[in-house]
Amino acid sequence: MVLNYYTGVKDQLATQDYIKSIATLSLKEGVDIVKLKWMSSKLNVSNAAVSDMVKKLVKDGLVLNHAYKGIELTDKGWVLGRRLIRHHRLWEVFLHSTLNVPWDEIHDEAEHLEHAASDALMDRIDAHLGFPKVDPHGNPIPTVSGDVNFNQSEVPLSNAENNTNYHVTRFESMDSSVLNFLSSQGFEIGSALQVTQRFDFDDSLVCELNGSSIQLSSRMANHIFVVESKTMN
Amino acid sequence: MVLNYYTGVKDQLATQDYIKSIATLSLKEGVDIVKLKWMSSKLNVSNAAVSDMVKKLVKDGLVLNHAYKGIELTDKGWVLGRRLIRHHRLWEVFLHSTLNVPWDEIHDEAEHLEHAASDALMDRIDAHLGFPKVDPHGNPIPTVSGDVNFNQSEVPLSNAENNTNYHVTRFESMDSSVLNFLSSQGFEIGSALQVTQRFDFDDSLVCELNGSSIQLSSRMANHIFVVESKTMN
DNA sequence: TTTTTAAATCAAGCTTACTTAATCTTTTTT
DNA sequence: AAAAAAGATTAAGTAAGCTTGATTTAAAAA
Repeated sequence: MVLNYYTGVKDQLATQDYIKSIATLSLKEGVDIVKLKWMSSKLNVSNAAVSDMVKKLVKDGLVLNHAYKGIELTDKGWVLGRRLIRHHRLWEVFLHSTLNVPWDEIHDEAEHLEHAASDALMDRIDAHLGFPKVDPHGNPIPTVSGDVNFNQSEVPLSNAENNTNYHVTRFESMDSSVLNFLSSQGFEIGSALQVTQRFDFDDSLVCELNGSSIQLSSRMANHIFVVESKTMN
Repeated sequence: MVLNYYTGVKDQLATQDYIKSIATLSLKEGVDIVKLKWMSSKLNVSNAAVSDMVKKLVKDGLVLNHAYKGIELTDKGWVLGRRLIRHHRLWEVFLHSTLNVPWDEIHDEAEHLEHAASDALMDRIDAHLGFPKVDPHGNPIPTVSGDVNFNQSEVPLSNAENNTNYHVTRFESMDSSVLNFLSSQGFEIGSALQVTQRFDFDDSLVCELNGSSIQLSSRMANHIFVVESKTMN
């Protein structure tokens, strides 16, 4: 609420949150079209509010509405969306590596900062950090020109083969309590592990990490991404 | 617009800007009671908007309204006000010393960041910076407990004695173009100078700084603060 | 002291981004 | 294929923070 504060910033902030949510959901689910229901759940507002806002975003040329089917970002929408994801993830790196903010607190703090900094400032922070490729959760940081480089060979832990060496590359959209738990179990980006057992009963699995066995639910295993280790296999 | 975004954040941001403005004006003018007109000018809104908002701030226990005379922060209002000033000035130091953002750009950038960071984060930044006492313009940074330590012996340059050694301690509430100009003339915090001439004609003065003579208007000289140098006098 | 001017307040109205409730449309289940 | 459930849309209404214009009060000038 500063800047051109009284000429539409509330509005701009809402727009930003909606666009970033669409972009995030789209990348995470691997689809172009995002359901309004996903949005209302993520943003904690009513379906009606999303439906209303979508009209505005369409008018602004940021979104396409496929009536009753879902919404899709336009090219212009993607530019904004990737910019916001970039800001968010750069702040996460900064908070973690420069200020030592605990791993599970950085997301919420970055959520606020991402709206407050100019592009120029984010570029300075980027340089200050040595142009990191991923954030502390392993998520790729879009470049200024908007490229997002996912690690092509990464797979969810749930798809990893038994008794094969992997290491962790990414923790996908987890809330702070889960991150905190994983952290306490020794999970970090780069942690080496093997899947040793799987249970058809509930699709859970057991993995070996730092010499101890840890059981993970199917859902957890779906959100931990790994790549096969080249060495020592 | 994140966090409890949809439960009153617009509101909170407006409140913050109003409270910080009252605190800043009160400190700068050296008075307890602030005119609504000053507020409307500073915030670029109508008098009616300020009058409206004052009602709300009174209801929240942050402000006292002396009808038609002006407004005054309560103790609770001062706590919030000093906190916001602290955040703002800490961001300024951070932007300047850690990220090398030019002197004349830091104010506007900090204006946005000050609303986005938690107290805990600001404390981390404070520690990271080595607990600075003043911001890059020489303004004192309130402590966590809210003390503001102005340099008691500083005087506006307009009150300095001729042909006496002083050094700059503070540049008071100047916009970026003025700061930019002063910077280009060699003015910094700590710069040594002497007043060599005064003109009754327009109350301007000439000072000697780094071997060159610079003329300053009365208004400029009122906003540059100096202390007499102990050494070499 | 009276008049003039400046500032504060009140009144009415606007926009944004929400809400709930009712109504469609699509998808899923039987 | 029909019925039920879930999701999207519309309609009506709310609160915050602004606007302009009219009115009241205080301060400054005559």
